[in-house]
Amino acid sequence: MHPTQHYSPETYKARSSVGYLIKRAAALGIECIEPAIEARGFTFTQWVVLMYLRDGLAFNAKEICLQLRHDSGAVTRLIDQLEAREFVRRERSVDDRREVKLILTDAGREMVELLIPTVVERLNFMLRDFSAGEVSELTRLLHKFIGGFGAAGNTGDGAGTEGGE
Amino acid sequence: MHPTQHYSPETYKARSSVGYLIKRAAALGIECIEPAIEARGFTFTQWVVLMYLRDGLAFNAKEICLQLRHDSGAVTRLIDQLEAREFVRRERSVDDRREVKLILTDAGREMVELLIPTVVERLNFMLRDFSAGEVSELTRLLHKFIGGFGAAGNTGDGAGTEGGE
DNA sequence: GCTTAATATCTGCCAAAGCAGACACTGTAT
DNA sequence: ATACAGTGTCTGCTTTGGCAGATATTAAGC
Repeated sequence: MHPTQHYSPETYKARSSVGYLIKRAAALGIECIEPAIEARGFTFTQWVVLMYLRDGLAFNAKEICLQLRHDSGAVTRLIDQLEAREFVRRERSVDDRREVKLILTDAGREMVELLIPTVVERLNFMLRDFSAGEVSELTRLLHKFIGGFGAAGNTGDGAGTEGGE
Repeated sequence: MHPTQHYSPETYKARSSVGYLIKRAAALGIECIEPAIEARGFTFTQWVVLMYLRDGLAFNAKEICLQLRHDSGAVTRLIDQLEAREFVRRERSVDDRREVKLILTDAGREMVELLIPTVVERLNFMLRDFSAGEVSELTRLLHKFIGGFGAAGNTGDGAGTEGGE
C-alpha cells in the first residue's frame, strides 16, 4: 500500500502544485466577484453567509463556523452585523436552549435573490472558455478533493488507511 | 456571441458552484498544511512567501502583493518579520532605487528545503485517492481558470504530474 | 439532587490584513 | 533645472479573524 506520489520533494515547484493553484484560483475568484457584492453594501463573507442560510448549508453559528472554517467569535460578530441590518434573525432554539437558530428575514432573502444574478454572471464570465464537460469535470474533481480528506481525519499523521485505490 | 451559461440564477445553488468549491478546497488545503508549517515556527503566509522567492515567482514586494493578492502594507510587515529572523534580506536596487529586491538568505533557503518534504507529503496525502490523470486534469483546469481571466504574469507550465512514481 | 463533562454562544485581547496617505525615486516634457 | 505624473515602499488607522476564557445549557454519573 505505497501511497500515490504525485509530487516529490526533489522536483516540487510552487507554480505547478495544486495547493498553489487552488489558493490562487480562490483569490482570483473572490477578487472577481467581491466588487459586485460590495457595490451592494456587503462584504464577500457576509454574502457567503446569506447564501449558506438560503441553501440550508447552515442553520446556526456553529455550522457557519465549520463551513467557513472561521472562528466562532468572528462568526458571532458577523451575525451581529447582519442582524443589525435585519437580514438575519436570531431565535433561541426551544429544543436546546444553547443553540441560536439563524433565520433569513424576508429582506435578507430578497437581498440574496437580488444579488444572485450578478454572481452567476460573474461565474459564467470566469468560466467563459470552459466547455460544459470541463466545468462538470472541475466540479467533480473539487468535490472529490474536498470529500476525500475533509471527512477522513486530516490530523497531521498518516492515518489515512481508508481510500487506498 | 452568446456567452456560455454554465449557471443560471433560477437554479443556482452554492454547494454545486465552482466558486464555493474552490474556496472550500483552498480552506481545507491550508488547514491541512498549516499545522506542519506552524510546528516549525512559520505562519502559512510566511511559508508561501519563502516559496515564491525560492521559485522566482516574485523578486520584490510588489510582485508578492500581486501573487498573494494582499495589500502592500501587509506585505511590508510580513517581510519585516522574515527579515528580522534573517530568512530574507532587503537590497535596494541600483537600477531603480524605488525597488527593494528581496533575497532569500542561506538560512532562508535551508529552511524552505527543510519544509518542502513535509508539504509534499501533505499534498500527496490530500491527493491520495486521485489517479495521476486526475491530478493532471485538475492542474490543467485550474491553470485554465487562472489564466483565463487572471491575465497576470502566469508563466504556466501546464504539466501536473512531475515527480512520477 | 449534585457534580462533572460537553456543547453553543459570546466577549476581551492580540495579530493580520485592508485602506489611505506620505515619501522617495524615475522618466518625460517644458 | 523644474514641474509633473507614475511607481515602489512604508506608516497610521480601522476592520477582520484567531485564541482564550466566561456564561448558559444539556447530558451523564454518582
